[in-house]
Amino acid sequence: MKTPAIRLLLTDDHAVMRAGLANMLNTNPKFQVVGQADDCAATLDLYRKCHPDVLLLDVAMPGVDGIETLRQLRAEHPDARVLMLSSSDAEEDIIHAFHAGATGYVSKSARPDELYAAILDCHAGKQVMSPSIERRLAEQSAGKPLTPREIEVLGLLRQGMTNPDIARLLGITSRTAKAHVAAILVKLEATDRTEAVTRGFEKGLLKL
Amino acid sequence: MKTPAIRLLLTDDHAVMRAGLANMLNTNPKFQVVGQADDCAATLDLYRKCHPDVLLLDVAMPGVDGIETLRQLRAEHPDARVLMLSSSDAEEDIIHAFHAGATGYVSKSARPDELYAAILDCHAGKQVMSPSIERRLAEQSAGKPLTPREIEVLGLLRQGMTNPDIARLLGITSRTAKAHVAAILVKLEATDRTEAVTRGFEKGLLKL
DNA sequence: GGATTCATTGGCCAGGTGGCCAATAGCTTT
DNA sequence: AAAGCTATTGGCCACCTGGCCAATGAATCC
Repeated sequence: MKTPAIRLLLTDDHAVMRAGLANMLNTNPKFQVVGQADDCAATLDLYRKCHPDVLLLDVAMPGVDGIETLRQLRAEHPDARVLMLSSSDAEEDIIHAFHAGATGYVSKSARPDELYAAILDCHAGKQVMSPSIERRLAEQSAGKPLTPREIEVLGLLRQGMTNPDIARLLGITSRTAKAHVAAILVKLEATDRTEAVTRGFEKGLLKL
Repeated sequence: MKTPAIRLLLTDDHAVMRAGLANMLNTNPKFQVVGQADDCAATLDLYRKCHPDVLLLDVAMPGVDGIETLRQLRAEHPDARVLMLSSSDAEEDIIHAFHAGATGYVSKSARPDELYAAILDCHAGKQVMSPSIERRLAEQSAGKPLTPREIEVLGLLRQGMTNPDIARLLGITSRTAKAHVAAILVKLEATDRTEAVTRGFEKGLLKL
């Protein structure tokens, strides 16, 4: 071939997925997997050693997740090409990924040829999304985003805290806690705090 | 080799995972992938046509999930060998899987050789779990299980319903609804309905 | 047939909840 | 400097919540 293979680094906490991906990509002469990592530290480490053309990075990982890994990598290598791989397709993850500097975002439900195309586009520096992702983003986008404080409060709601509890923990009045909760309810279109937590999980604002 | 390859059917809604797995398994002479499916219907259909030795079945799928697929398959083929593949590792899924007749359960975080071993054991009819799964089950088992009615109520709590709402919907008194909620709180060790929903998500009782 | 579990219902009460009103101070963007 | 957003706080009120008490019929298990 005239062009050398695109050198890839894979990061995914699922060994089966990693091995499968590596096998699949290596059988395609356009690609060459030069490294595999299963967490943030290993990714940064291998990236320095291998200098891959493109990093395939899983969004969901225990410990330091893919988004944060991306952020750290980008601080070190501002022009790295990073294609995010996701199984969840939660809109929040997608938005955060691009915010953190992702070059592309592909769902694991994508067909292999969609993945190949995405890698090529990503290598060329194009912002790419798999069609399935684009659809999902279009059909029901974010609504109003929560402020950092509200996300913090949502995390406390999740733990079953009452307004007075939250107030104590944040060093504010229960009135204020109430105001935050009220804002959350409006933005997530929930009727009460319990539904708000549900929507939080559904939208990817809350994890696990 | 003296023994013929074990014939495998793969079911996973993630095309990337399917293709990767197929590639990986086919390079091992012990295995031969004879079919791939991405949902329940395709699985049942292909199973009838291929009669694989072992079915590798993903737990989490949109629409009809892996557990239900397993249930339906088992009704038709009581002696099928089915190895469940999971990314979530939620204890509920594991319990339900074995209840529905799974032969084995392996995490996608397992190393490829663990997967190979699991397939072999599964083919031999042994109940197998990947070590990582066993650990997870041991360290923090189910607590008290919810009754069907309680699970139903939990699903309504998730939608932000009040006790009177639930009562109306189920045709019971709000006193009774309250009693169910109280039982849920005790069993999930939650202080209120909001935390109960969180625990529901964490334990795999609630999906999405 | 007796034990167990499940689903059901009742009363009482202190405390938390969410809706509605309006206001101020700090920060960033323009 | 004006506009806009964020975080903060206040009062009032009908309603919902969870804890504690106890009881009954039905189905299932041993």
